[in-house]
Amino acid sequence: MAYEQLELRHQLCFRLYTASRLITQAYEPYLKALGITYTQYLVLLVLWEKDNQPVNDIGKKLLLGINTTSPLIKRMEVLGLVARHGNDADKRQQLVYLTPKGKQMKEDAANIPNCLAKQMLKSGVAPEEMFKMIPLLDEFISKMSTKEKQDTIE
Amino acid sequence: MAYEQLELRHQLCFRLYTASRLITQAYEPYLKALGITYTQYLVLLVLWEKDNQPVNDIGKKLLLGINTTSPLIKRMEVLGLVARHGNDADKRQQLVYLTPKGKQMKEDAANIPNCLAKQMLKSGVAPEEMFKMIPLLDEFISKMSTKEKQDTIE
DNA sequence: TTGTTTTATATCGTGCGCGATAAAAATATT
DNA sequence: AATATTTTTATCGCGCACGATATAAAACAA
Repeated sequence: MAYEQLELRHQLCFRLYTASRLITQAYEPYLKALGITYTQYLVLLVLWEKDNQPVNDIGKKLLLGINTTSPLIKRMEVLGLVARHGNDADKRQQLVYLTPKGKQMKEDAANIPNCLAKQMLKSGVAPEEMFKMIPLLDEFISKMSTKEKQDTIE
Repeated sequence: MAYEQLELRHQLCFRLYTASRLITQAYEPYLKALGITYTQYLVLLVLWEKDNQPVNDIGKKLLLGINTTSPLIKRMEVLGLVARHGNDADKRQQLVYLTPKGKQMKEDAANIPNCLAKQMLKSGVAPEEMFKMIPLLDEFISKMSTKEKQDTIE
């Protein structure tokens, strides 16, 4: 058969896409209990580490554009998890900070990583195999996330 | 610091999510030239391997639900890439098949995997490192994609 | 200072993913 | 045969991701 390179089983991209969706789905029940989505959970992770950040700083840490981050934060404002205020030092910026509800949720979320680990074990996933993926993914992400996009298609 | 498990740098999930988005973004310029999206490309990969399949068979191979697959195929019908017809043997099914345009696109797409490989090389990604990910991802996907979802949250 | 460029934010439109729901056809059960 | 269950498809609503576009503020240049 010709075009072997086009077979699904040869696609790294499809594997990453599928693995990403599967693990996000695994988080879903735990996040649903908190009333948040996976992406909102990521924003909370960032803010729990450092409160009061500009919208775009949060986006950059998640490798998301402002066009994703801005409406995302807005939905989280409606949920009462965060709020924002202007920055006098730079009037373009909106500083996002956690509300008491957003801070409280950290304690409710503290067990989620452990729950996920347990669930993966239960599904038969060996943790040491998953740990092997981490440096490979980090290498890939670091190399692929350089800002300059190719402008030539060869 | 408490809650160390909640730090972004400890999250496998975030890495998979980011890596998936980055590689999909890398495909984008090549797919844009063909006028299709990444998910539509996946459907074409499936149909190029085996034409004339029920909607859900395509979805199952991509681990996508019928609620994703059905409108996806519909958009591809509008683009003139596929068409569908009822199955007399099972009147519930809609068999999806490639139009001449959809078949032709296989030749146009044949070079995409090679382009991606080149681009990753150019970005400094070592292919042998990426190959190491494949069995790990396959193991993860196979274990995590069992249909029965947990109904208990511990 | 004035003009240009860059940066930070926001909005709009489109295409996913997926939970929820519905309807029709096939299959299994009684 | 009649009923119940499962399977296949479809639709709706919502929240992303992201390209394109717009605006205001800051930084830079002439």
